[in-house]
Amino acid sequence: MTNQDIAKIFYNIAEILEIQGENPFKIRAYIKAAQTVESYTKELSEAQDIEQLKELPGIGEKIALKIKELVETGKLEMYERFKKSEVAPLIELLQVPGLGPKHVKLIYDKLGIKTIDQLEKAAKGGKLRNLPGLGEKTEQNILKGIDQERRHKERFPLGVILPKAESIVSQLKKVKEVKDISLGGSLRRMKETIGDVDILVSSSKAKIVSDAFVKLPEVQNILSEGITKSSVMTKDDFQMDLRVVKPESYGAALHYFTGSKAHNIRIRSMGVDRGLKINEYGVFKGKKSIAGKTEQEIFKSVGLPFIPPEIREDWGEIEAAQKRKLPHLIEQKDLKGDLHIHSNWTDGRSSIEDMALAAQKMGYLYMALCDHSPTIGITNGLTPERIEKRKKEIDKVNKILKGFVILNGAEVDIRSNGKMDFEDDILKELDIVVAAVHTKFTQPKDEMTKRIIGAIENPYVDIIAHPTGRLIGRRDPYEVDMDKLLDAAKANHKIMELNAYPDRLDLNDLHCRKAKEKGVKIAISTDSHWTEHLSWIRYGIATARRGWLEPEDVVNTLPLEKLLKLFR
DNA sequence: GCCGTTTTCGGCCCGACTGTTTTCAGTCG
Repeated sequence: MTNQDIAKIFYNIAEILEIQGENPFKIRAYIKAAQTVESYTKELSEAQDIEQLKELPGIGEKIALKIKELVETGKLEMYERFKKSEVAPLIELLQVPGLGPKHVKLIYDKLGIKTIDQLEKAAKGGKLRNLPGLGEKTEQNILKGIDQERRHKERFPLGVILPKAESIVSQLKKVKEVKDISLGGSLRRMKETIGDVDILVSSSKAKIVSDAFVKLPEVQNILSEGITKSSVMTKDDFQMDLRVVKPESYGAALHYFTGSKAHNIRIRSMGVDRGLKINEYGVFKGKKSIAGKTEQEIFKSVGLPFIPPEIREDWGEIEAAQKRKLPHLIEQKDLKGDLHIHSNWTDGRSSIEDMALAAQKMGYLYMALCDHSPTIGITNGLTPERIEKRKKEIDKVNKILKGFVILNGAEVDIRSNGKMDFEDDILKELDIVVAAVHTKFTQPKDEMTKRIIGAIENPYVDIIAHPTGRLIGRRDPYEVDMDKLLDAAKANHKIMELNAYPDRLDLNDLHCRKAKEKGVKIAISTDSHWTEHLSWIRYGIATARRGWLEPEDVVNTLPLEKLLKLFR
């Protein structure tokens, strides 16, 4: 029973309670508990007692007992009973946008509808429009919602959405009535996947901006259109929401629309404690606005310094800010090199020289050339002979380059038995060895853990690449005991990679935070297979920031001499 | 169901838009 499993159960309970029309604050309590559990860096299954659990935010006596029951028995009696209840199947219907618990319950009570298919049939047959409080338009909207739900259940990877969203922002910037503009929501917080795009604008002419927004060429259809708030569906099938506020409210609105929801609720509660009302228009004492122009003002009004968007998750950032102990989050300019680069010697598209020149253009002082080992045949993996030849090429390019060094490295496959794909006598000749799993992802957890620890314990291995093997939205991470990997990395002074490839982001944010807590160093690397990929480092930096990493936690902030000392 | 430097009871963040109403409930973020 992982923390994610427990969180999922609490989310489901919250949804069932919603349909049952329970007290909204009780529902929120379950959601809050689920959020706490899923973001907690220690596994709850490791024997926590009730008192320890109650220390966690949003976990009280009753939920602590439920967690204990889940961890110890793998089941929750109350949840099992819930699942048998008449309304339990209805949570499927809540996934339809525009359809909430009240209408779900109504439609079930009056028409006995339990599934999305039944709902679709009823809506098409005009059976919904005569229910009290519903009409023809609602019926049409439900059909649209069903269509939308079916088309994209998945969230989009950050790397897919961010460039598109930035292009929209730059188009809107050209509208002269737009004073300030920013992305908001999970995109500004740089979450690894994005549900929809939030855009915030300050302007004194809201209507003109809203009109320009819904007329953008990317818009497929308009979901709602008001003076200050509009939503559209784009041709790429993601939802974009625009809010327009007056310049004096821009900071308040930006804070509000950046979220997370949990973070906002904490900030607003802190405002309430100080006799202040905080909303998207500003901070109010009675009717008088006392702040709102900038985000800094909002934080200041509740006695806090500015908190960077990436860590606004209510994962402890507010407590850290209160103690003036916020991390100095890493920035892209702190990086001195990229430690996982491919070339056309294996499956990369660019030559060694082109990769090096592009890396130098990024402002780096070094890069580690890590072409593949032989096992992965499809990549034209390096044989020992070709490693020799490649070394000569590296030496040649290094001579041409000024103020930049290519490290002679390899991305070496970790075989299923934990042995490396090159013999030690080859490994020891390399400047840097990055080890990774590329085969047999289905090994049981203890075998996979042992396999990777085998690599960590090899004296010539420096870095473990993409440690969980996941591909966002396409392949789940393989089963592995991350705590054990991190402990082994710590014991053997090995480095874990944060792979910045947009569909990997592996380690993820929570893993990074856990690694930091355990004192394990991280390498943020792009795994670039083409010069164009080097810029993906921004997604790695974003994820590192979400994981609270500071420059000293990341090895490729070091100058080359210090870095090399760290290896071996 | 959680929480507490006014509280162990009575609060719990706050507002926009839509559709169906005629002042508001439902949904969303």
